Amino acid sequence: MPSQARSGVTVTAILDATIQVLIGDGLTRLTTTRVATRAGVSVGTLYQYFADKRSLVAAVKQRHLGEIVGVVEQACAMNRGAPLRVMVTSLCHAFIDAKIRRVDESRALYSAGAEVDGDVLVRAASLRAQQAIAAMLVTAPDATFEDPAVAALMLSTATIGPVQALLEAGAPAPMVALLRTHLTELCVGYVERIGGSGAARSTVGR
Amino acid sequence: MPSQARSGVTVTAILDATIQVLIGDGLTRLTTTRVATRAGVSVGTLYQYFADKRSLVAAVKQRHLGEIVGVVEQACAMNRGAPLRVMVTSLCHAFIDAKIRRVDESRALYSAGAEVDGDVLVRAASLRAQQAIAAMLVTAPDATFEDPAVAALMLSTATIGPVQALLEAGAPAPMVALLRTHLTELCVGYVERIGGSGAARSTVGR
Amino acid sequence: MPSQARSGVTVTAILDATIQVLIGDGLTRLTTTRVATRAGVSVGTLYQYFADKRSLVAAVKQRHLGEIVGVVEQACAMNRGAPLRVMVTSLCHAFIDAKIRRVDESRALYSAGAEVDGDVLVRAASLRAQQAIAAMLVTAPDATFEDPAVAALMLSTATIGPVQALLEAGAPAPMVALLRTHLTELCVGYVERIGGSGAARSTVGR
Amino acid sequence: MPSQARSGVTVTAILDATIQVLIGDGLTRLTTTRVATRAGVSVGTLYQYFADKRSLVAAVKQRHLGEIVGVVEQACAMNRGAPLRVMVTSLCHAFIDAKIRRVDESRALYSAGAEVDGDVLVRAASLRAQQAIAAMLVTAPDATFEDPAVAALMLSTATIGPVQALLEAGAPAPMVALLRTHLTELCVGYVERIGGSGAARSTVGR
DNA sequence: CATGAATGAGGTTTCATTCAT
DNA sequence: TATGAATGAAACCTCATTCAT
Repeated sequence: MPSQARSGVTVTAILDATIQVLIGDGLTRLTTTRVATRAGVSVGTLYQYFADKRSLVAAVKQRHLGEIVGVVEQACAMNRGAPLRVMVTSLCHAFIDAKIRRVDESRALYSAGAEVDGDVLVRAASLRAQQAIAAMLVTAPDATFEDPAVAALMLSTATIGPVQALLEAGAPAPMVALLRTHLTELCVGYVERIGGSGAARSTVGR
Repeated sequence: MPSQARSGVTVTAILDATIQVLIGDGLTRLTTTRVATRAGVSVGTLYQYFADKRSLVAAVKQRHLGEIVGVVEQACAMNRGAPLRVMVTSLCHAFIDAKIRRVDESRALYSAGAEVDGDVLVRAASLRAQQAIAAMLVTAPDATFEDPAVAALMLSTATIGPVQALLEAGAPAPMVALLRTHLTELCVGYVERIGGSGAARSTVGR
Repeated sequence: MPSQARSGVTVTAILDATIQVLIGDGLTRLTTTRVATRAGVSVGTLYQYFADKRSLVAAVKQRHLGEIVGVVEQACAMNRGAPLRVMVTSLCHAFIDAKIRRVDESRALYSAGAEVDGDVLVRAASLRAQQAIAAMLVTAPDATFEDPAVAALMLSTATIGPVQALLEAGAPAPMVALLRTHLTELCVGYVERIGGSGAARSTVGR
Repeated sequence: MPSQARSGVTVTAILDATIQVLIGDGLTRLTTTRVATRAGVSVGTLYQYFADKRSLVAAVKQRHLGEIVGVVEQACAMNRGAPLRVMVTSLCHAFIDAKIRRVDESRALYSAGAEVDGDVLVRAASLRAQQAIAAMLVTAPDATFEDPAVAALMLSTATIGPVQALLEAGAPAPMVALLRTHLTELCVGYVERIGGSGAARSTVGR
């Protein structure tokens, strides 16, 4: 099986073509032939590297989620011990940046929905992100969280909606700037309320 | 289209069957015959009420979105003039309640993704919700919003992720209770930071 | 499922077309499209009556075997109590006649080999024939068989080869006549040796 | 064709692999790649020795038939001039022994049916066997055959069925012993009736 | 000579849609 | 109006065969 030696170039071409077709035609009209043609290979070659249509789309999904989660994990690692506000701000920026870098993929996969592999892949990726976020949150010098896992869950899931609504819809630059600010406000407001120190804490207590 | 006609029973049966099939088999394996069978009618009858498969799924989508948005609009209407915190709390509760009432539909349509009608329907529904929310926000006696539309956009999109992650994944009751609290914290924290009165305001300004 | 109400005409047309294609092109080049076309229906219709290609060929096989075995059973039933020689002669004639009536089917199915359903169907049919033959043999007034089952097995299997070699190869009438005589000699010689009465018996004993 | 060449080892490995695949998967699922893999060579190498899939299977068929016929010819040669009963008994034993030695091949090729090269190879082999048998029969001191060719045809074809039914179905040793006896009885009974001397002759004449 | 990735024609099967009853 | 058999375009996938290395 060449799946081992996956001739990187060919595989990448196929994955990219898959995204293009997914964006242009949607999952239902994504045919293996169309993908192969767009990738400049034959169907046979496509099937040499991917067992079937499902695993083709799953691979695209996997690659995308992996990249995003990787960025999130990196941001979390780099901000351990930082003030809460810095943590959350960095996280939001990193997430938005990563999404911007792969808007196409995002759009494509969003349109595909959970048809492929249900949510298994998404949930796994989300979990990885949540663990990284939770691990970061507990190192905040100016905050203490009763339940860091829940906080991480909220942060990771609440950011997706706004980002999708704007980025994937093709919002213009000023709008993206606004998103950046407001998403940060959203997240900072949340963590300060539930885990924040000093003034913020007292607000919650009120 | 006689879909509006008296044979409401049949139409409802078909729509419900569509959801069942969507949940059980996903959009890709949703066939008109299967839907008809599950609904207890013949394919011919199905085509009497729906022009094609696309409009069948679109109708389900429409019905679901309409219900959710209706609930949101109602909550917004009932809370005009209320304190900001009350507004947002009510909104979150109303949204979660509505989603709980139709978890199946939510799950089904989520799995279908944007395959049908792209995002047009979703975006339209979201817009309606945002308008209702914005209209409510500006009546808050204890807050002033620079850009109520953006605030409404953030509120309506940020709530979706957490709700999906927990509700549609089949979270147990205690988790749902947690969600309720944290979602409210998330939203209240946000609006108080960007439009909130007194102390909160000054925090933002700091 | 219309498999119940199997519109006899259509099904028969499809089965006959299958045989034609089997004869003309062999199992490997038997395509469902070709069969459908030859039957004057669409592929879709074919699949409405047969789950897949395999069961299509299996149905042909089944029908053919059923007819042959039916004839054999009938011949056996009609010759109970008859003299051994009459029994065997009738059996051979009945078998040859039945085969002649369906030479095409025989040829077609022979060419298909055991590719479809292995030998299961053939073995089942053969067993039915053997039981009928054994049941007949034990009623012979002029013979006693130590092991009627084995005798029946031998008779039913030994006749196939010669019949195939001549009939299915398209032997001319005189050859067929010869076959009829010699096959009878073969079978009579055998049963008289192993179960035969009087003179024949003593021959064996000698 | 270099198939005759020195690389006999490779060719043999390929032919054996073909049989294995034929037994395990049937002709329909026999792929050149699978055969090559099982043989421990690459597809390219396979195509170096066999023009195409058809000739690959044909070669297996040929080899098998050649072996069987060879054994038969040898038995016939060795029994020229022997008493009729000895001739036929030896023939039956030789045939059964040869088949037992290659049960796998037999099964494999039976399952393949006449898909490859129709019956041409089989008929040619059968003819060679018949000629050997006929040549032997005419040397019988205690019998005279009106039509030795027909006798040979009957003997060679009638033996196949029982042997297949038992041997290829995987009959246990005692059953095989029974087969040996009964097949001999079948053949002896036949030749004595149609060509046999003395008592048997007179029976026919009656 | 050997290899095995690439090719693409073609086979099986599904399913949206129609229309005669 | 309701039915569901028939249709056939089109999708997925396989595999015999080639050819550059």
